[in-house]
Amino acid sequence: MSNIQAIRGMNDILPEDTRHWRHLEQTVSRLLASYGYGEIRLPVVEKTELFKRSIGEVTDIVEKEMYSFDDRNGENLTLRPEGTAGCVRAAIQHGLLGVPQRLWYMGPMFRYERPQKGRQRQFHQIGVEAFGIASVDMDAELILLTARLWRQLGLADSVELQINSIGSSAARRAYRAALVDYLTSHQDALDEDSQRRLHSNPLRILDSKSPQTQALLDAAPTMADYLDDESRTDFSRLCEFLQAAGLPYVINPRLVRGLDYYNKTVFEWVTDRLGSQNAVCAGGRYDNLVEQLGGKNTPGVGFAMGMERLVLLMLETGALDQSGQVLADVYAVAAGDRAQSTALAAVESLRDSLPDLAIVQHTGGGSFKSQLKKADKSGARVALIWGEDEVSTQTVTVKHLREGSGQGDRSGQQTVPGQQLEATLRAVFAD
RNA sequence: GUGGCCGUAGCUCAUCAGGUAGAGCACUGGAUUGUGACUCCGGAGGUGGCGGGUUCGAGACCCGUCGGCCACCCCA
Repeated sequence: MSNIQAIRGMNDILPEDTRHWRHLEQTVSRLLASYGYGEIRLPVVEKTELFKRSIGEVTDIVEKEMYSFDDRNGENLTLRPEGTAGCVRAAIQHGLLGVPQRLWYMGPMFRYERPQKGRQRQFHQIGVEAFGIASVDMDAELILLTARLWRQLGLADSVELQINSIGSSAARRAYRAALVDYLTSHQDALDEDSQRRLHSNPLRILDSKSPQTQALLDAAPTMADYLDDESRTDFSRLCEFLQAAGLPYVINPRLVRGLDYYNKTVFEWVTDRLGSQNAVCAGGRYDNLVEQLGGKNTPGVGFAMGMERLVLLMLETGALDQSGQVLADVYAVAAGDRAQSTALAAVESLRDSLPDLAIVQHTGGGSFKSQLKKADKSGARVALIWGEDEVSTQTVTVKHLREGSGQGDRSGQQTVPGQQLEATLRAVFAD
């Protein structure tokens, strides 16, 4: 194929899908506004160093999934693989952290991975971050907010909330040692990937998909036993909050997150309807990240949701209207040169008086018949017709194209004086 | 990075022991010199992803490559 194609894993989103995306975006932004979150818009490119310092040097994302390149001045930059790092950077840089901050953002992220269902190289996330509040009621707020979002999107029955606490970094270190200890003594029973992770990232063995590894883990030490007191009480407090709010959840003691900066609360909303990519929204607390990136010690909690996955899930579960989309309410047709200029002017003034109607003016010529054909295809309820007769009598024909749009008009069309066009259309679209 | 399946018209897919392609939908013209949807008739549209090989001959077989899908890894 000699034609230039899009980069692998970077997809165009076509009009039939953008309407679904817009539905998601509008729902989310309204919801976040109602909770008092402010939108922040961040660059897509940051210094590579930012991601290395926040996500963690030895994570897969940093080791092999980043789109990095040298700028013309020799500086190494990276297309953001996630949003939190940039958000924290911006919050520090602009001095937003003196008071609690609730922020959200939306946009493309980039990871060099093999594309598959629900995963592409350029994907889109909506991220929400809350800074400056160390108590778990903040964690609860975020989780309740997401639950409300699923209800509004019609996804409440398709997702399940999993929560866990991974404790302080000291607790995690102690637990990691115990886990490595245990697994090392059973090394032969571990699958190949997990053996590798035993040295690189042992906590990730916990969510291995290998059945025998999972079986081995049944007898392994659990994170809960190693939690520091504060993490333990915070976690049970979180559970209380969720219970009080009537929000069902599952404690998944093997839930860990892939990014290094998390501590204490971690959570994930999962679904079984998207193939093997089961997480649609995930996040947790990151109380050390701000300081780690050079800011004043400031606690943080946040999450990100994958927009592709949410749209997919909504399509999958029938939560979206998939009927053919209608781009026009009214389609204007003109036969003859004189009629064309009359129609063009009339339609322009209609747009002044009826700004909420989508009026498509036929362009590109063609026979009268073919123009009407286009009118029908457009999905418009009515066609406006200007021909020789109409022009000479200063009228316009309003033709009803759909069942039930005729206001009891059996003939299917009526010719009205030009001045009455606006009123006629108002009546047609009154509902 | 690894593995499986797949790449034929704009879309969904056929065909055939290897003898250079067809349907439906969509598009378009007409039946109706100013009236859409239904119906009928006609038309356009493919160097069969790309490159190489086997063969008298390949869309069909082989190799490579690119792309797609799914899974592993990892993650939203």
